[in-house]
Amino acid sequence: MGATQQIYNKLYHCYGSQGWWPADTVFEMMIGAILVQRTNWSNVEKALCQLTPYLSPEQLEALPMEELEVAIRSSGFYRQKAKRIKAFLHWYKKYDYQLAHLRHVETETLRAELLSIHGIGAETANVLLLYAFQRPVFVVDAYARRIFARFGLDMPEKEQVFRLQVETECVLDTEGFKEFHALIVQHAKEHCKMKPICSGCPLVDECERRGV
DNA sequence: CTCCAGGAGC
DNA sequence: GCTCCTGGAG
Repeated sequence: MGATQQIYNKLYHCYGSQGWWPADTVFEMMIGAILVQRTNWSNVEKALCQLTPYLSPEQLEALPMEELEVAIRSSGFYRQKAKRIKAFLHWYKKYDYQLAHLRHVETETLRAELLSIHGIGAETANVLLLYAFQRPVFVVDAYARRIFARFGLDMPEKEQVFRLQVETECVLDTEGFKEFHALIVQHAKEHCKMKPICSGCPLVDECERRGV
């Protein structure tokens, strides 16, 4: 078994099923994916709460930029994020804001389209592919890099190389990759912080920083 | 009060 | 490698 599959198994065994992403609708999930860029989830929750009356593509499209900025202020970088949300909506409108209209699009094609949207980078594209468009992709984020590096894996700097490595090695379907990302977030928050809390960590045996 | 965690674009 | 920002921790 590959090392990345081992990490998944151990995290799953320790923390159990996570049931991500936390959102009532797919559209709310999409907006959350942009808001959470370089931000903690509690700040995103406050922003989503302010956006509650506008959580449909049509209403967000109609919402003036200034009002959108005020509403999402708590998520940080609110000026860029307001533009990014509008840019995403502009793209999504080509598909009549219909998830079903994207179902037949190849994953790689869809990824390229998402990456062409101003403000959607590799990580946000993967999060959207996984949780909104139900594609089996591994989300490369700061947490995954940290956890995998401490596990002793040599980490490709390039996102695509890292992602393909995990996707090839792990036998997971879409639901499995959703769990994997959620488990990585959970583990990073509970144990594998910048300053790690190694007591009770499910990965201590393999970790390079064991006992720190 | 200062500091820190957290993606993307230029 | 710098800029964009907040809320919570220290």
